[in-house]
Amino acid sequence: MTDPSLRCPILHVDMDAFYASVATRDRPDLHDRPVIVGGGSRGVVLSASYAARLHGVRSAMPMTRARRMCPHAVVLAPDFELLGQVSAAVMECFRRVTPLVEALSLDEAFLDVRGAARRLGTPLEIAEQLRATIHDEQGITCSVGVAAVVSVAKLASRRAKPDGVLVVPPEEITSFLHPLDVGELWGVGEKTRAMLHRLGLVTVGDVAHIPLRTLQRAVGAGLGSHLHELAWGTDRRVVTARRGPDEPDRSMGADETFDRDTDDREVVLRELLRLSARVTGRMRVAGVAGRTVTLKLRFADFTTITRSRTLPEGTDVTQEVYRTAVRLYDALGLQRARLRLVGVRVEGLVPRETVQRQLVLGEREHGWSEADRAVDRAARRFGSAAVRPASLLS
DNA sequence: TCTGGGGTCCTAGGACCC
DNA sequence: TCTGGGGTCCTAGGACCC
Repeated sequence: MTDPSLRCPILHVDMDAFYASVATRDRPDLHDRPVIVGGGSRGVVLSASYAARLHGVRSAMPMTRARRMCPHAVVLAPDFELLGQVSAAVMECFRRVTPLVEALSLDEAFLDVRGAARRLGTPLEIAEQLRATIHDEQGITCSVGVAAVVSVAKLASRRAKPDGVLVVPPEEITSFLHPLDVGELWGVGEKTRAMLHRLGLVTVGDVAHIPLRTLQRAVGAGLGSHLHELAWGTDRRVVTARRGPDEPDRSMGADETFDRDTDDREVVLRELLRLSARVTGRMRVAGVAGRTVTLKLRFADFTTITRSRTLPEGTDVTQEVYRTAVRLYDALGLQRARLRLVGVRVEGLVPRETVQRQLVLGEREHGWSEADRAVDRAARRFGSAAVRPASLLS
């Protein structure tokens, strides 16, 4: 019998309930219990065990609602250090199969196994080997979608969950895709789904069969042709092992939701300083600088605005980012507006050594830059909690 | 006590330059 | 007196992903 995966070199591997599985893998007492991994009082569900999902708990649901739905659930905080370690080990396991590994997040990746056939077998056999290895080495399960097209493999892994494999051969792509709700497509979220439904386009098949021009008039040229390709499983996206040291992130940012909404300028500025320090600290570790500073504010009614300013030169200096954020904040002239969240992001990142500091700024900024490096050194020796700007000492 | 925190990409208008 | 286009940069917002 021929293996249906023979013309399906793309694997999408997705850990099952990753955060919850990692949190409970050394806790046999919790294995069949509803477990929710999530943040603090105003947080959302990051991951729910399958026992918790039986009660309707889902990722991204407010924690308050999740607790109401499942009062006896065990609630755990995420351990990002551990999650990062498990993720790195899993990705390493993928790279033993092929160098063409594209990590999408901590817990999922595309693999192009075209070159591994001679060594390891068919894509389906490789998928099963990977699942067994990850289970043995990491004590967690995963699901794998196998297809000839990236976007189809992605949907197939979801259908395979939990702890399964689904192969969608080329001749079965349309019969697999077309009955699905349009909201299942990768890139179609709540808003686009609602818009398509309003147009009478409910299933992927509906989107596939509407004339491209009509679709483009309704949703725009770019999204229209993209949706058409997704609906026919003809997108040409390839698996690229990327984001090496030579390709930095495009932006870095940090934001924080207050425990309670605030209209106190002092509280806001203190938070902006802490966020600026966090972001620029990460930038210095990564060796990047950026020119555009963006301030993000979310008000009590959840409306969100951004204000940005592009500097003449890239920077990784805490005080420079902080001062820019404060200027943007003050320029808004808010009068007792209650803020729920503030954020700071630096965009347009480039390797730091490509930045030419202007001489005119050199004198003043040099001092702050030196201060940052001293803080970084101290943080490495004593931990980041030991070193912080004086105004953050309470 | 509804709604986190980290990102990416796209669109659209205005400024500015040629 | 009447109004071209193309390209790039900047800003703001929004959709989406995990």
